[in-house]
Amino acid sequence: MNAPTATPASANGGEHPSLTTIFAPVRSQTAFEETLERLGTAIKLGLLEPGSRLPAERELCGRLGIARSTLRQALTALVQSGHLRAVRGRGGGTFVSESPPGAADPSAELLAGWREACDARLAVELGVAVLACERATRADLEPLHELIEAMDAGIEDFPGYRRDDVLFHIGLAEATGSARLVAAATEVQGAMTDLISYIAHPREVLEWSNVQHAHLLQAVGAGDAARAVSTMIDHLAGTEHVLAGLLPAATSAETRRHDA
Amino acid sequence: MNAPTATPASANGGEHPSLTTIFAPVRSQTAFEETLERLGTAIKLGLLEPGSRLPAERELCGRLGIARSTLRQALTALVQSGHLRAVRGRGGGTFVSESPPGAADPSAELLAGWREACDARLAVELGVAVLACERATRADLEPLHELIEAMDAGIEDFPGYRRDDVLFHIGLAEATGSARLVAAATEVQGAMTDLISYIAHPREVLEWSNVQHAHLLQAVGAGDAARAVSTMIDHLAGTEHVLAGLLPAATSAETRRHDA
DNA sequence: GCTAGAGGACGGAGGAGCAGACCTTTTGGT
DNA sequence: ACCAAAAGGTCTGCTCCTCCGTCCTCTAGC
Repeated sequence: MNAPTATPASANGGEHPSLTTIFAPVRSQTAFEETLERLGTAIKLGLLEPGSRLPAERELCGRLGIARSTLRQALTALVQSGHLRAVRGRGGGTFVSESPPGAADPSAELLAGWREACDARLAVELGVAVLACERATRADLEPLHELIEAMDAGIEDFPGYRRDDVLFHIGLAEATGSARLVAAATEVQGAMTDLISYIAHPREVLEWSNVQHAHLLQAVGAGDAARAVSTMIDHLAGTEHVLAGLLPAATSAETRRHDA
Repeated sequence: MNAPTATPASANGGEHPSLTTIFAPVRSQTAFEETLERLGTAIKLGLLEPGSRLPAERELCGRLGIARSTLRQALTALVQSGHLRAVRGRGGGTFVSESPPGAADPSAELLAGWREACDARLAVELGVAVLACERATRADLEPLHELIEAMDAGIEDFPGYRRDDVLFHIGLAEATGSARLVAAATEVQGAMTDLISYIAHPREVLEWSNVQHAHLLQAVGAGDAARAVSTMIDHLAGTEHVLAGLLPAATSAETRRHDA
């Protein structure tokens, strides 16, 4: 009574592409790994400013929804890698190191998947751009103007510029009111930052980049989604072209070209 | 020697918003949960056609990178819920049920977070639209034309229409060559499908929706990113407006309006 | 000096996941 | 008619992650 219409389909090799996605490896990070990455990224991005203090362990583990011992694994690792400093005693705490260890070399996986990382960034930032046009309030955008000025002023100091750049993009994401997009924007910036720190940033490039920030903000302020989108695309393409020139065209997919 | 510049900052309550993201709960799904969701979604979306056979357990667990016992937990759950049928003996296997159990009521979390789900969909689909414009080949787009025809023909059969709709959007994602976007598109469709199945779909709406599909495909074929984006925004707004009318405006964030 | 508030260190309990062997049911081939 | 192959179904023991609770140690402020 079974003998279903069954599936000869195509013998495994020529499977429909969507199935390769469905059956792709399921890799669930451990709580420790995710915590380490979250905190590490936040530090590297400058979201946690050097010298600032993290919440006490007993409070933080509650917020993160993990056991204190698990949190401590991550903290200990970050202390050993020099990103954090632990100070004992009353009034002590865990502090972000003021002399960050130089950015690690981009990991092999990241280099191999840099195009995917850029693609993901494009998607997130476009969503942010459009939604910010609909939802951002003046109050949301004001601090972003200040960031643009700060970037203009600190154009010689690349780490500082980059930090403000990250804050700008994440700030725009916050203006959408979507927690998920904020998280995605943060993650995406984290993925890019190791790559970005390894490419040249001539003054003119940074200046132009910041002009684009201003254009973007103007478009968002005016609620002009079309302009925000095209500006964002250009803005992101800058990084991408540089990377494309430097890095091996890793995957097989991008030799494809549109033939129309 | 410590006594860092420390962080009075703002007493916890008025914390910078980005920190709430960083310190948000870290909830890593178990391998079992993720597998269950992946397979369940694929079935509900029709990516695994009714009657089709899954790879043998011993092969599938290898592909998913999990132990067979873990895989079986998920399979057993799906058998019990009626999504799958298990057939023993040589030539047997695990088959997608031909009489799917009616779509479950949208879960409470989904209803609460429907706007976030729509936001995520917007981001993913915009990224897909833009990248497809750059990268899609004629061969990628051909099957999508067929899907549009199929939707036109089957406009009276909503489940069928919806299935082709999903395949269209995922197919477009595949045309970008970005595995990550394909996965994201699949996930996003899965999140929407429960919601969508609970709203009305008058014939005219579906027809117009499919006209938008055609416009979209035309724009992508011409490599016209701006038009692809604006078409996609309109296309997605359709669903969103209907949902906004039906569902309580859950979160606090969306009472915000742009005051410019 | 004492106490409060911080990091630091164990140790045991529970559960998820893994690995591998084995059983049972069918079917296709010889 | 048989047997071997291919599938799902079962069981057991191990490992590692995570949790919880407890206690220790340091330090600043009163």
